[in-house]
Amino acid sequence: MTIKQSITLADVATKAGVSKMTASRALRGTGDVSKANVELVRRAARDLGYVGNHLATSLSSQRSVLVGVVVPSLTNIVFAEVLSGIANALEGSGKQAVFGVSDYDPDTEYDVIRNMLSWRPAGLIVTGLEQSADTLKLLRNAEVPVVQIMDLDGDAVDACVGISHAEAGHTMASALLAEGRKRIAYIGCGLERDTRAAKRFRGFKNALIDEGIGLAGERIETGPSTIAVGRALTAQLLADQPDLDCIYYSNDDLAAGGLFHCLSANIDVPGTLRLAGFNGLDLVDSLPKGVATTRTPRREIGIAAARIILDVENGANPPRRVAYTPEIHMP
Amino acid sequence: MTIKQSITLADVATKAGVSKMTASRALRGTGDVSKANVELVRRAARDLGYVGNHLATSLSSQRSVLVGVVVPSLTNIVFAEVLSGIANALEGSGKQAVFGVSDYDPDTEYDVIRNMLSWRPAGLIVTGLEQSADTLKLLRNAEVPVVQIMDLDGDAVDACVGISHAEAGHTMASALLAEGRKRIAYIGCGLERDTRAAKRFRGFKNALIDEGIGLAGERIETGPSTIAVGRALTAQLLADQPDLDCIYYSNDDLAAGGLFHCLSANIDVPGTLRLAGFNGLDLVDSLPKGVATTRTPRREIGIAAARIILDVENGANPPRRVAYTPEIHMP
DNA sequence: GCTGGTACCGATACCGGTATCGGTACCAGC
DNA sequence: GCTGGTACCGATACCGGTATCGGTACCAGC
Repeated sequence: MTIKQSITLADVATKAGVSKMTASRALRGTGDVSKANVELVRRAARDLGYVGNHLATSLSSQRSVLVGVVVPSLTNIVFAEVLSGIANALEGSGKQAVFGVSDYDPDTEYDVIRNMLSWRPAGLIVTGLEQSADTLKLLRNAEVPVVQIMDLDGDAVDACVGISHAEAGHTMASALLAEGRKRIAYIGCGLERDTRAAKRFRGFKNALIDEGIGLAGERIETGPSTIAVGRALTAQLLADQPDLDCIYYSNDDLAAGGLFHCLSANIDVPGTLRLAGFNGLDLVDSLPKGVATTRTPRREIGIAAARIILDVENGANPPRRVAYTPEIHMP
Repeated sequence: MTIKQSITLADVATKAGVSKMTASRALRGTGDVSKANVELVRRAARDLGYVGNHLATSLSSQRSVLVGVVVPSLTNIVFAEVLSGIANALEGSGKQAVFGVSDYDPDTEYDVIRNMLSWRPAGLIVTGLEQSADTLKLLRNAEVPVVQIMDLDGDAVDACVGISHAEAGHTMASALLAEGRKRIAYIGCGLERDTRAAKRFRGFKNALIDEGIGLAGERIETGPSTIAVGRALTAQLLADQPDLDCIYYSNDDLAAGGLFHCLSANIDVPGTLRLAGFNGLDLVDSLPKGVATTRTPRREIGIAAARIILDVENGANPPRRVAYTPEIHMP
């Protein structure tokens, strides 16, 4: 799209009868400009409907107002909440978040990050600690603060904010064992791309093995983890193994689906069968019968990540690792 | 953030032993450059880790690669799906979506749109047909294609894509009446800011009045519409009016909450009480007992809006109004 | 009357690219 | 040998701002 002829600072300056430079200073409120001229310039800008050009400002001043954020999915409420936290933390700072979606695909992630870097952002927030070698190189050479979020199990390029998913899986296993569950199965989807879910699963499985119990069954599928899929997989698993007393899911959506199956099948939850998910979604709080879950501080993670970028900007020396402890909720 | 000294096209050109202009042409694949030089430039760029500068490119070429998108909320899955559709439709076009969130606040919306315009986008996609006078002025003067999405009930600044919410409410009322429901109540949240929900409500109410039935009760609250709120309001409403045989909600989340209450209270749904929501979320499909809903083509709306921007860009003359007919689902 | 400081302002260069125009080398064709 | 076309390339100006430097006017102080 060719940008239409629009009002520039030069037009404003001409109308106000001052130089471009004075108009620039007047509108930004920097430097010495007489009150009379500030008023003239402001009026001219308003009358002309002048809208500044960030492209020119950023290029000229060598300052960036953008913070690039890369998440694997937008339609997952978890990442939407992270974004929301980032946007809130950035409010009033003069910085603006730009979002990119990787669709859980490493090549797409590379492209998205490269594209973000071409806007010369003030910082980059990316999801997870696992990136392709090319992407890592890009991030290391970026010369801007990079915050990796959601995960702590691994090495960060620069800074990271999140929780340990291995630990989250382990803790849930302990809680379920403490509740007296013995025949525990697992249902998960998309572990091949969702490395954090895979880490939870490993932490969970290892905890059971350490206790000498082991996993009583598992159902792992590729593809998205939706309520409907959770329902179907639960039905399948229970058809094979009706004696289970607990199912751990890779997330709350699957667990909610599991609960809906149990409601239809008249299975007592959590009496006969305990279900457990992950995330602590609103959905789970509202379910008629409780599903255990691990609450994750999604907004807080977004806020903390944004703060790190702002702090670096302001010359402060923010922490390189912000760890949250997920909280188990077992109604 | 001061942008660190980074590799520029001049560096690449020097390393490749050609002029900036030839390097520029080589990397963009435009104009006449000898194969040998293309290879030299590409290699130099790769070796130096050159990442182009969109700021400079856009400013210089007077071409924009950004499409600004303003939605009221990110944590509402409905808008997340719209964004997802937009992002997909833009893929491969060289355009990139930038998202802004208005939080349902007209002043914030103005600021967000103004901010977007300062990036000189190729087009703007904004939610809804109701904007403040200042915002409308901004949009009209924008000199870029503006697509208003989600709603058709009103006048568009430029183009619009969506459904008629008044009609959606009306249609649902007809369907519920056709099912034999007689004592129909309404539960809604945040109608003061969600003008589309308010339009559905009016359409619904008017349809009932036309049939000489009228609304048997209503519970309208400010604030967010979550599953938990839907559950609480349903409990309250039914405590006052236990004889209702139908409740229409402003959306699916509230309706799901209503269903969860009914499950706890052992109310037969939809036998004794029919619940109806709006949106057609995955959630509803998976609920143990059906809740009626109106499916909205969210991804399609996003795709159609993005296509309009791209079409205008390409000199085509896209439709100014794309209407979808929502489909009622009544399990 | 001269000096020095303050308030205010503008000329100029520059950010990192691309559009545009024109130039050179080379070869085919007569 | 001259002409005209093609392939290829670079100089220059420019996009719309801001950083930087220096200049002028004016007044206080001695």
